[in-house]
Amino acid sequence: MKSQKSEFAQLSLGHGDAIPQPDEGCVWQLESGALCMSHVQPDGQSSLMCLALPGDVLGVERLANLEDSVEGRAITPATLTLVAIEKRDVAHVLVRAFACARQRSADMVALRTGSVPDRVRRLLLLLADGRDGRRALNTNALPSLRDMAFIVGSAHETVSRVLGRLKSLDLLQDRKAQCGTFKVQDLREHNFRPGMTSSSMIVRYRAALDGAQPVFRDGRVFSAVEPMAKSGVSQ
Amino acid sequence: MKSQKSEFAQLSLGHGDAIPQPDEGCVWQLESGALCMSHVQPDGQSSLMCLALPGDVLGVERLANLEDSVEGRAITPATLTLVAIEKRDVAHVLVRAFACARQRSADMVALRTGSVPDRVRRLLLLLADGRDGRRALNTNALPSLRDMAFIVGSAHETVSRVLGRLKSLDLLQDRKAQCGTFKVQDLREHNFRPGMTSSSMIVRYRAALDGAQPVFRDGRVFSAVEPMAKSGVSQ
DNA sequence: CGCGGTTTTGAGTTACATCAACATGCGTGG
DNA sequence: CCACGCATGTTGATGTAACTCAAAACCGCG
Repeated sequence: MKSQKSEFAQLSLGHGDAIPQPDEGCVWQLESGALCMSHVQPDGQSSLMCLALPGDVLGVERLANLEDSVEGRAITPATLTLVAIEKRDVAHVLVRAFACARQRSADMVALRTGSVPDRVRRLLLLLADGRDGRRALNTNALPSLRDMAFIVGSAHETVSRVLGRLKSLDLLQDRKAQCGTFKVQDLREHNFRPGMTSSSMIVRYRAALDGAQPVFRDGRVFSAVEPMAKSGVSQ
Repeated sequence: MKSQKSEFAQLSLGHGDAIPQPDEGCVWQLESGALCMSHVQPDGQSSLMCLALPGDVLGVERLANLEDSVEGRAITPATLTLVAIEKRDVAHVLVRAFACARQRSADMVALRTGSVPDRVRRLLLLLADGRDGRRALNTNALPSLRDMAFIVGSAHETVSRVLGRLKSLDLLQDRKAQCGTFKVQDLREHNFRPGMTSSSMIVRYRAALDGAQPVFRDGRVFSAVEPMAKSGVSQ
């Protein structure tokens, strides 16, 4: 959009940092990283609303004179720039914010749809894709397991198991505390099989019953992925 | 808002009807009922985005020159009025639509959070509450089980069991095909117990193991509700 | 080193999906 | 009028994905 920057005010957020109110007549533009946006109810309860991804405009409430209280927390290291909005451009920014809100709403629903492995996959792809060539994960930073679990609405142990499976499938590399790089294209194309989320003992036990082949525990024969199957955001 | 109605164009939608594009320079205002709004991707896939509830403004895309394609389907009988927007009021409407989109986004996340009984409860309350004194369920119309299941992301059989339990608890009366009235206040205050979603046989079986009391099957002794417990939208 | 936070892994349990059968109501057409 | 689909809702039986609880490994950090 053609909103010009007044001063190149930059802001860096670390894991878990909250985003401050922008200056009067300004908005934030997210350059990299990802935030969790929550709606704070009048009674103090805050409920998850959506994610914010690179390219999104944040802090429009003040500009629009909404007393709506929204709070944002970084789930990966993030950088923002402060953008001053001319009076006559406010409408433009609003339109953009509106379109963004809708998109993010659909994103959230997709992140709460289907099996947990699918949801985690969608989250990772969402973080990796970005728009305008900007990606949330251009470094190898990932959200914490708890944050991811919170977003997709599951238990963090389950997310751990999913990532573990991804790692054993070599779709995810260099897994560390809040880091890891994964192969975007492979992740997008592969289809998940059920059974990724239980304790591995159970998987092996079942396999034994079936007289099947999965070794697993380092042998990584058990495949959580099958070459061709239906999947996707369909519901 | 101070947008004045040009002609009192009214529109009634039945179960499943799609909302048409508003006239040029106009928007729809939802007066009663509820719709499901979906985002249609360029590749033809349509994914659930949010609900539309009474008071919401619909069809802002054209006004804002967004080529964003959004489609709405009525999940209960709904009535809309066509509202003409003056050029100078466009910004106002946008602000309102933006705030609404955020709220609905948070709603959707809440509808995908927690146990299925909780989610169904939230859905019913959302439909019953409305804003500005307008409620989606002022008649006794309810969405179909399939629509409710789609919204909360579960199987329609499960929703059926939940409603059955609500009925047996006398929180829901006059259950028929797409109808039913329920006691809003009671529903809001009561807390659900787990175990509402399985076949009743299992419930009775478990109860028998525990040497407990539930008769259930007409005796309605088994209580899916306990007087005091934590619950709510917390996560 | 000990200490909080994150992640991993295991074992057991359960809420829910799935599959299947059946009931009910509504419209259409013979 | 009944027969017939077709959509909606109900109910049962069963399997399993994912949760819970618990314990341990790992990792920076003061």
